[in-house]
Amino acid sequence: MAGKTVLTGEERKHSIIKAARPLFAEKGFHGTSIREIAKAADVSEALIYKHFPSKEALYDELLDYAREVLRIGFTGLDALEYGTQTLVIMIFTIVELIMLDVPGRIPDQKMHERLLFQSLIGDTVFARSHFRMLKENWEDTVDACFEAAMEAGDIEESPISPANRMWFVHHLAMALNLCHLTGEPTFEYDVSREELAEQATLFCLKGMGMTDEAIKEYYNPEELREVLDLLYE
Amino acid sequence: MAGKTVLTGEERKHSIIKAARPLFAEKGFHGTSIREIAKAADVSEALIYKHFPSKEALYDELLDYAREVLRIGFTGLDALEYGTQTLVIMIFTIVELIMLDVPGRIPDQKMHERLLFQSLIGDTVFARSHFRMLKENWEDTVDACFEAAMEAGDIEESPISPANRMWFVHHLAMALNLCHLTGEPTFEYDVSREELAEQATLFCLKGMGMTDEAIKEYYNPEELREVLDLLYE
DNA sequence: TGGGTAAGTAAACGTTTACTTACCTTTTGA
DNA sequence: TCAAAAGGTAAGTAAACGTTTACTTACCCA
Repeated sequence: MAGKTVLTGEERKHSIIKAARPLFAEKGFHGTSIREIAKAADVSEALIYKHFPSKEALYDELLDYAREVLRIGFTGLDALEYGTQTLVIMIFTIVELIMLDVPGRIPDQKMHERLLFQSLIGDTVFARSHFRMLKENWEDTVDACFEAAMEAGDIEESPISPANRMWFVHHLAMALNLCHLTGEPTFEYDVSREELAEQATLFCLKGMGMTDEAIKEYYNPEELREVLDLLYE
Repeated sequence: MAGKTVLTGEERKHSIIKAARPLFAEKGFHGTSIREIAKAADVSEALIYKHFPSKEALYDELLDYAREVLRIGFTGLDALEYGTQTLVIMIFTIVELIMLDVPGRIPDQKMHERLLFQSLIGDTVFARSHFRMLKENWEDTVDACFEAAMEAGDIEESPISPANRMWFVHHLAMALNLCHLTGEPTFEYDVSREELAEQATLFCLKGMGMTDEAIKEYYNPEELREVLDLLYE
C-alpha cells in the first residue's frame, strides 16, 4: 500500500524471522508455506528470497536465533558455589524455566519449546545441538554439586550417574510441557501449572536420592522463585 | 504390471494403512503425500480415494488403528492383586513398554510412539484420546495399589496425588523415548537402553516415595521382565 | 454365458508449492 | 546532482500437491 517503511537488510531479515517463528512453531516446517510467512511479515515472497536462499535456510537461521535466545537464559549459574543448595536451585530452575512461561525470563518460552519439539520429531539438527548446549552448560556444575552434596550426606548413593539424573529431571519437565502445549486440557492434573512444577521438582529431588532432611532444608519454592527472579534480571 | 492380485475392500484398506503408517510416523501429516503412500502400497492414487474420502480421513483411520493396537497391550493387569508388587510391576511395565521395542509386545512400538509425538505437536485428537485411554486403564488399579502400598508402609506420604505420580512415570519414559527416536546419538547416556529403562524405573520408584526397603523387596528387573513376558503372550 | 458390480487404473483436474525474473523506488555518498 | 547500490514488488515459472474423471479389468451368481 502507501506508507510502506523501508528497513535495512538486517532489520528486514529479523522481521521475517520474527513473523515466521510462530508459524513454524505451530505448524512445523512442511505445514508452513512461504506465502503465509510473507503475509505475516507483510512483505512479498520475493523479498524473502532476497534475504534467504531457500525456505530451509530461513528455517535454519530461525533455529539459530532461537538457540541464541536460550543461551542468554543460562548465565548466572556459575556465580553460585557448588553444593546441595545450588543443585536444588538448578533442578528448580530447569523445571520452572521449561514448564512456566514467566514474562521476563526466556522470551516466548512456549513457542521455543514448540520449535524444539518440531525439531525433535523432524529432521533438523536443532534438537541435537540444543541438548549439547544444555549438557555443556551443566556438566561441570552438576558433577561438582553432586560431589559436594554427597559429601554432605544430602544425597544417597545411586547406580544412576549424576548426568543421567539431571537428564531425567530435564526430560520430565519437557514431557509435562509437551503435553501441556498439545492444547489443554489433555487430561486433568488436578493442580495448577505452578503446583505441578513444584510437584515435579519434588518428585525429581526424591528420585535422584536427596534425603528428606536435605529437601526440607534446601527446597523452599517461594524462596527459590525469588532467587530465580534475581538470576533473570 | 502383470500379476497384480485383487484384494477385497477391507484387505486393501488395511494394506494402504499399513503402507502409510511408517510414512506418516516418519515425516508427519504434511510431510507425506498421497503419491508416496500410493507408491508404498503399490496401488494407484485413485484407489486410495476409493477407500478414504480424503488424506485426512486416511490419517484418522490410521490413528484409530494405532490406538486399537495399543489397547491390546493393556489387558492382564487386572488379574493381579492390588499392592506394592503390582504397583512396581505397573511402573516397570510402563517404562519398559514405552522405552524398549521388544518383539512380541506392542507391535511396532517405535513407530507407534512417533505417531503419538506427531499427533502431540500436530492438531489431531490422537494424543488426547491416547492419554484418556491410559488414564482409564490405570486409574482404579493405581489408586487401589497406592492405598495398599501406603497401608503396608511401602510408600511415604506425599503432596503429589497417586495419579500425578503415575503421569510423571509415564512422561519421563515418554520423553526418554522421544529423545531416543530423534536419531541417535542425541547425547550420551553412558548406558544401554535396557539399563536406562532400569535407571528410569528406579528414579521413578524413589521419586514417588517408595521406601528403600520396599524397592529392595519388590524391584527386581530380571524377575519383572519375566512377569512382563508372561503378560504379553 | 452374460449382466452386474466391486477392484483397480491412467491421465488429467485446479490449486498450491517453492522459487525467479524483470522492473520499480528509495537511500546514499562522491 | 545524479548514478550506483540497496530495498522492495508484481507477475511470473515449473513442479508437486490433493482430488476427480472416465475408463478397464476381474470376479461372482443367475
